[in-house]
Amino acid sequence: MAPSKTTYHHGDLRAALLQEAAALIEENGTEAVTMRALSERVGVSRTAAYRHFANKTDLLGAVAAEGFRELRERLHRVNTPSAANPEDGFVAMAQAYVQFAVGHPAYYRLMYGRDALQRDQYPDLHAAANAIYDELVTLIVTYQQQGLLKPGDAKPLAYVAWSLVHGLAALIIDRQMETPPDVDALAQLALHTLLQGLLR
Amino acid sequence: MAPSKTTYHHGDLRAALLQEAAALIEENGTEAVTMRALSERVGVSRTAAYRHFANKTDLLGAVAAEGFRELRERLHRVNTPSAANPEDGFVAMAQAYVQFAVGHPAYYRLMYGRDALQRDQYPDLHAAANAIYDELVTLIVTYQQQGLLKPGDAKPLAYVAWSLVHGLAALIIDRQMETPPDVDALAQLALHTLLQGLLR
DNA sequence: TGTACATCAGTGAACGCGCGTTCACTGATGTAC
DNA sequence: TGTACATCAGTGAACGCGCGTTCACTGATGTAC
Repeated sequence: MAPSKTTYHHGDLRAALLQEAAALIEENGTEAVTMRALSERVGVSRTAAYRHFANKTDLLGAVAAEGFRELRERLHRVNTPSAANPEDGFVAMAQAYVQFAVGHPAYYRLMYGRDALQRDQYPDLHAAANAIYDELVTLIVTYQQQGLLKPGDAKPLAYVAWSLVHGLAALIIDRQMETPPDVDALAQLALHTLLQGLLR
Repeated sequence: MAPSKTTYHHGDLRAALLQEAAALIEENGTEAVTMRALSERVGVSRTAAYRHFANKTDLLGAVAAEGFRELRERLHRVNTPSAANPEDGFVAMAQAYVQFAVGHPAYYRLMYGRDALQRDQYPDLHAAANAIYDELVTLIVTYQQQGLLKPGDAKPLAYVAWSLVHGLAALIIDRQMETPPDVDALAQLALHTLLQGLLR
């Protein structure tokens, strides 16, 4: 049981704020997150959040970092290089990636919406975002070591792969594509096409 | 000479608003566009803009549409399929695309930042965005007809290619990539890799 | 075990600001005769 | 060519709202003795 409701001290207000902010974002978009709406939702005074975050920007930065960690976890879970068919490994990652974005569009937009200067001021956010990239590099390097992928610098290739899945996710989310596509099939086609150039 | 300064009627206030809004976006980002700042910049009263746009959302929608038209024009200019080396055609398009985004990051973000429901209410914006996609389809179909590209449905392939360049542009703009990359080289690598799967 | 007290997490009233938009208006323009 | 008038593109004052954030405060908690 949460001891919170009756007690004066919340217990873990910080975590509650992050969680409800994420919920608010998914329900009504990031612009629906106001300190007032958020605190009301958590059941706390307007100013309580300032005990845990210097300001709203910091709070949203923490939410975004949380999102990157969640996404990375999902990628990591399917990051099981299969010697039998290397394409499967990439496709699984791509599908997990795009599914996350499609499942949490506003959240995904928030994660990628903060720009450079801000990011530099938030090392935690920066690290969380970078972990996504690392996950891709790892996959590529593994396949290269197994001789299933052309040798060479994995980093630029990881950027290319990342660009492809991010672009796919972004276009789908923002409905730039005419017909609601079969997300998994499109991810598979994209990776299949790309991998023709990567396979040994 | 512009007869504007001295006359009461502006001449072409609508065009001036769009132009200055774009300038404001590029200088300070979209959130710097307020009806007040914009009208002051154009040298007109706060409310004059409402003669030409129902509200701020409409105005920004028109700016975004203008951006898509400009981007499409640039793509069209380099859309000259070369039978000698089909890869060149794709690379040229990709580079033009990414250069536009890198050259006008805030503007590019605005163009892709509006989401679905809004887009449905703005057929002009929708059409302008779709023209980008059409440009890609055209290139693919041309190469297919020349027998330089595998035959097949060009539409999904166009989505894949679009995803790749859009993802590349977005990651670069939002500085998700560690080192400021050589944009043209990265675009070339990306397309080269992708095309291994597309070439006959 | 009981008390004193420093620390910490919350409260709630209020401030000031910038914004989009409205309203009744007025000056300029173009057209009909 | 000259005048009357409808129409259109601007003005400027004002409204109301929601927001992030501040401030002085108070209640709860944990620790030292």
